[in-house]
Amino acid sequence: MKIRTRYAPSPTGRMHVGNLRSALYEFLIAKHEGGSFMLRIEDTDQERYVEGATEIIYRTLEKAGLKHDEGPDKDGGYGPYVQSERIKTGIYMKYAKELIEKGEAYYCFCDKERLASLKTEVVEGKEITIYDKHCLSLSKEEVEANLAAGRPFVIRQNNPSEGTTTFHDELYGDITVENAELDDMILIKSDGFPTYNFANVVDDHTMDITHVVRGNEYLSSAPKYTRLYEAFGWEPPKYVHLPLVTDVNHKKLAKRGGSTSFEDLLEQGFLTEAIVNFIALLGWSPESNREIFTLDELIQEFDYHRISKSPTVFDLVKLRWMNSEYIKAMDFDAFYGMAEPYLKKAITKELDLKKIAAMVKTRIEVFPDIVEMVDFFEALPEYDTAMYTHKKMKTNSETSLEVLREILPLLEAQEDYSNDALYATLAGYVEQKGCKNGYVMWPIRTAVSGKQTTPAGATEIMEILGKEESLARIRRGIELLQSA
RNA sequence: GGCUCCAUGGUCAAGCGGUUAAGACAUCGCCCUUUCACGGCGGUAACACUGGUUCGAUUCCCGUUGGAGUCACCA
Repeated sequence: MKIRTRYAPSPTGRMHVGNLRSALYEFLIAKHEGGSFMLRIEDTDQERYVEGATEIIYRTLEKAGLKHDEGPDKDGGYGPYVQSERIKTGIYMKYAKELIEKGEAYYCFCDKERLASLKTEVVEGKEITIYDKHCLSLSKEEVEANLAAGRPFVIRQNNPSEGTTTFHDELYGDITVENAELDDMILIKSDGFPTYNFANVVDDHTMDITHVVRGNEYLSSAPKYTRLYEAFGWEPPKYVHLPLVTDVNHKKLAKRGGSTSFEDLLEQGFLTEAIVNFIALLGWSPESNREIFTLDELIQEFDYHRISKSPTVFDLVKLRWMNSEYIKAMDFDAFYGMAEPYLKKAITKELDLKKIAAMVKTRIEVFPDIVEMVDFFEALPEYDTAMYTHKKMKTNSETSLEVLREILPLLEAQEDYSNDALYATLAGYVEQKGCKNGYVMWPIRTAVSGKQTTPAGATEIMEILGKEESLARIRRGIELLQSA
């Protein structure tokens, strides 16, 4: 049978990398086998709905290259694909009533106060409630009367209090729990909407989803879903619970706080290809040692049996490295297109930005790095003369002053300020002086940049700066060294 | 706290009874070099702890410890 997977987000904001990874794995599992990948919007919680969040989902999936075969915008015969629209078809209520008929569910009229009285206070301020099946004992007549009186109700799953329930996960194997541990969770809320727990099962089944792929925070509720499948007499799908993605403190990535949504990363200057590549490796590894993959290559390679079980720390440092790899591999024009805004942010003077871009291309990890790297072209920063001292170059304030003084007339006389010509001049000086290259290059580069590190050598910098500015900066260097 | 899951270097992670326990990021050192960077080379660094099973456990089983998740009319 053809594999069908689905990504079923709720429109509550930006997609963090954990969600995106779920979507990616769902996509890859389907595509690896030539199956289809579906998008379903889970908006049964009207209170949490965030305006524009659905658009973010579309935009993110599209940017990441995760094209869905079916979805709200692409009917594949299993629609509607938005739960709030599915509600209108009456499907959830119909199935809930079927369960009531079977004795697998029941009406519950308990109000908030009674529920609150069931709460048991436990550590960390967490309140735990186990419903006591109070309304299960209501007679058919009592239920009818309550319904007729218009009393608000919910529909609850009726779980057995004895025995065990076992389900199979493709990665975690068989997991068994005591039925007594299973709370009678709410299937239909008092507003008539289904809960996620119920809608999910009904939708996955009626939409012929073959592989339910989701984060393992759902592992503990999976037995209840299994009970639902059993109650309906439906064949459960294959489950693939994904290891958790955590922050550096090993805590589950929060939707709020932290800046690990896909869009945040984009804003921080990461490339979509690098992000996708990186999150593919968050909990999965290929057979080979390769790490750089295009999406198509991932489809080829992705075997979900190689997904690991232990949680994964989202390591921004390694993402930065991977991003730098992608930047280095970028076509120059494409790179320039993305780099230009940052170059212009740092430089307003008429300088050769393309040349500067080329310098910076192999040295940045994310685009915003550019600003700090090239701002010295715009204006010579304040700097400490201590920078002229470098033990490996065998330079210090005195030697630098001497070199700059001696080199100044040569540069003043020089007409050709191309990198090669400048280098030839300096090399000639070095030879005549009988010293190491760095002995003269270090002070010049320092004088001309005022920086400890630069994206290029002294002569390249002078070529871009031009004669006038280069000389001014060297004179300034001499001035500083003299007064020091 | 109950339940569930997880456990190889700082991080990701290979390994699926016998290995000098890969590789990547980070870190450190060296080389190269028109500084730094890039690049090249190399180093430091791990099987959480007990018992078992076995001729032999990182690998299988039990327990301990540690970590995480979950316990809503949220998804």
